[in-house]
Amino acid sequence: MEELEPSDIKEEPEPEQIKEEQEELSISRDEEHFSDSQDEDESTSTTDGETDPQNRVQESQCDSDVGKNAKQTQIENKPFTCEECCKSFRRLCHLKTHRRIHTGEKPFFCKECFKCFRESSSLRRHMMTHTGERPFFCLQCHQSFSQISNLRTHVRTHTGEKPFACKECDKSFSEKSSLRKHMTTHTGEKPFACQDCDQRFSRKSVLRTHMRIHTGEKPFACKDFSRSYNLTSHMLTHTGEKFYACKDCSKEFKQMSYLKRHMLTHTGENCNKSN
DNA sequence: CTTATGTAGGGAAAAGCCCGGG
DNA sequence: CCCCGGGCTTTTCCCTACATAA
Ligand SMILES: [Zn+2]
Ligand SMILES: [Zn+2]
Ligand SMILES: [Zn+2]
Ligand SMILES: [Zn+2]
Ligand SMILES: [Zn+2]
Repeated sequence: MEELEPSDIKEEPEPEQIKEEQEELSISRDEEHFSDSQDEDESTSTTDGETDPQNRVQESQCDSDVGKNAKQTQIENKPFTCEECCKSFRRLCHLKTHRRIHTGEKPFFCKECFKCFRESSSLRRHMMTHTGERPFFCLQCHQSFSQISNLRTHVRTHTGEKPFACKECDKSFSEKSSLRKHMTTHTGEKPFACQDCDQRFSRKSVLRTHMRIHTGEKPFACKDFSRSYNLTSHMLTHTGEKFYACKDCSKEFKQMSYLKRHMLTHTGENCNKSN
């Protein structure tokens, strides 16, 4: 699991970390262009403000809210204040940990995959991805999770709870990130531009898929596709519809093109040298 | 009609960050 | 102090039903 992207691992040698993003930046198939300060996949181009990267300003003073923050500190009894961002903490050791955000320091690293973390507990939690430990279980569907908060989110898929409501329309969503994605349908923002044609997309992952058009990557170019599905028609009595069933997992699709796309999910080795 | 592709929601995995007990 | 675990938040990604253009 967890295939290495070409560009991960790299720890920013740059002093000026570009928003600390790595991830492949090379969506377009050649060149390097695309330094893309745009964020990841589905993104609200971020409220600027905090942790802002790159250029100038480097406001080390937290001007505006100094008074407010000081007051806050008073009230909450948080005597230790970060000089970079003016956040305050009750304990010095927490401030020390916090400061690593600004220094970029990540003292804990995984011996398995060499990823680095700012906190020891983050590393410990990360190790579960290697051990496969998933201690939390959904009572309704028995699915397991490595983090209890992910389980809690998952449970909403059973309860139907949708705490995140759009202000622009009457839709609601079970996850905040879903609402964020939805908002792009109102704003029309499409931060991800294809470098090889002039289309733009609202999500990075969609651009990635789109690039298959330019790279020519075909789901089944290397395989006898006809052997990878069953044509079933068990619904014939009602609708006359046919279904294309995946031979690997027996899911059914109304269109063969859906199945082709689906087959990408268990593609893998068998696309090697066989014809 | 079929197929390929864009759209958009559902949802999972993993990490970021903060906090308090010991 | 540190270590550690709990917990909320955020980021990133995958999957696929549906609409539509070719
Ligand atoms: Zn700070
Ligand atoms: Zn690792
Ligand atoms: Zn469940
Ligand atoms: Zn809306
Ligand atoms: Zn393109």
